[in-house]
Amino acid sequence: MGKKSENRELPIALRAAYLSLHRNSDAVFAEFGVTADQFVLLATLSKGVALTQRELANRMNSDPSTVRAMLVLLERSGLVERKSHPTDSRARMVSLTPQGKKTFQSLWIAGEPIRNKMVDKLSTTELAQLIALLNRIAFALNQ
Amino acid sequence: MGKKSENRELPIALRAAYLSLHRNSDAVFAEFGVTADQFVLLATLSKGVALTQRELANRMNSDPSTVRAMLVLLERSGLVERKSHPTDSRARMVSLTPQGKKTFQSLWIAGEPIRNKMVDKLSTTELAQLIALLNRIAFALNQ
DNA sequence: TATTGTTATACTCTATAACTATA
DNA sequence: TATAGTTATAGAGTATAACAATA
Repeated sequence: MGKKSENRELPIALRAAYLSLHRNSDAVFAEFGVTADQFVLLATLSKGVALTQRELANRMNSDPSTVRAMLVLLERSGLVERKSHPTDSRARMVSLTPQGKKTFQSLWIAGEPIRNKMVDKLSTTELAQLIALLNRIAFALNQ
Repeated sequence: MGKKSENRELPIALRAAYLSLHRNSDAVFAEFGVTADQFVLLATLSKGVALTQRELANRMNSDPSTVRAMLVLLERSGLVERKSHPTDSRARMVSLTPQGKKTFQSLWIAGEPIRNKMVDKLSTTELAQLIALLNRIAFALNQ
C-alpha cells in the first residue's frame, strides 16, 4: 500500500521542515536578542489585546510554566509587561511594551525573507493546500 | 493577494503540527525512558549500517555536539554503542546495541497509533502531496 | 472545588568556542 | 590545513508537582 509506506516519511518530513524554519528564525532574530520561540510569543501578543498567561499558553500550544519562564526573560529585556487583571485578581494580563511593539515590527521585517523563501516556489494553490493539510494533522493529533 | 496573506499562516501551521507530533511522541515514548528526539536518533541508526557521529548529526538535521550529548545519555541507558572506526581513528562508529534494536522495535510499535492518527484522515494523494510540499520547503529553507 | 499563577526542580536539547588527535 | 570528536559552558524550552490566592 502506498499510504502505509509513506506513513513513515511524514513525521520525518514534518520535523525537517520545522527544524529548518526554527534554525533560520533563530539565526535571523539573534541580532535582536530574541529566539524563534520568543518571536512566536511576541507575535501572539501583537495580534491584539492583552492576554492572561493561560490564554497565551493555549494560543502558543505551550505550557503555562513554560510561558512563564519565557515571560520572565522577555520582561527582563523590556519587551513585555504583566499587569493585574481588572476583574480576576489571580490572573495577570500580558501585553507588549512600546519597546516590545517596536522590536516586533523589526523582527517581522527581518523574518520576511524566511517566510518568502518558504513560499516562493509554491503556487497559491499549493500554499493553501499545505496550510490546510497541516491544520488537519494538528487537529487529528490533538484528538 | 491570496499568497501574501497566507504567507503569515504557514509558519504557524507548521509549528502547530510539529509540536503536536512532538508532544504526542514524548508522551508515548516516556514509558520507555526515551524522548521524541532520541527516538529520531534511534530511528536513524535503525535504518542500517553504523554511522559516524558527524554523519548521524547530518542525517538528523542536528549539531555534532548536540548529538554527542544525546549519545552519552543513550549509551548510559545501553541503547547505543560507539566503536572505533576501522580506518579513521578520529571517528567513532555509532550503532544500536541488541537492546537498542529491541527497544526500538517496541518504540516503533508504540508510535504506530500516532502515525496513523496523522494520516488516517488523508487520502493517499494528499499524503504524498503533503510530504512533497514539506520536503520542498525544507529544501528551500536550506538554500 | 476548580482555576490562575508562582515556585522549585530537573532534564533535554541546543550551540559556540577552545582543544586534541588525526587525516 | 582540514576534519572528527571532546570538553566546558551557557542558555532556553519543557514539564511536573506542590503551593497560595482567588473564583
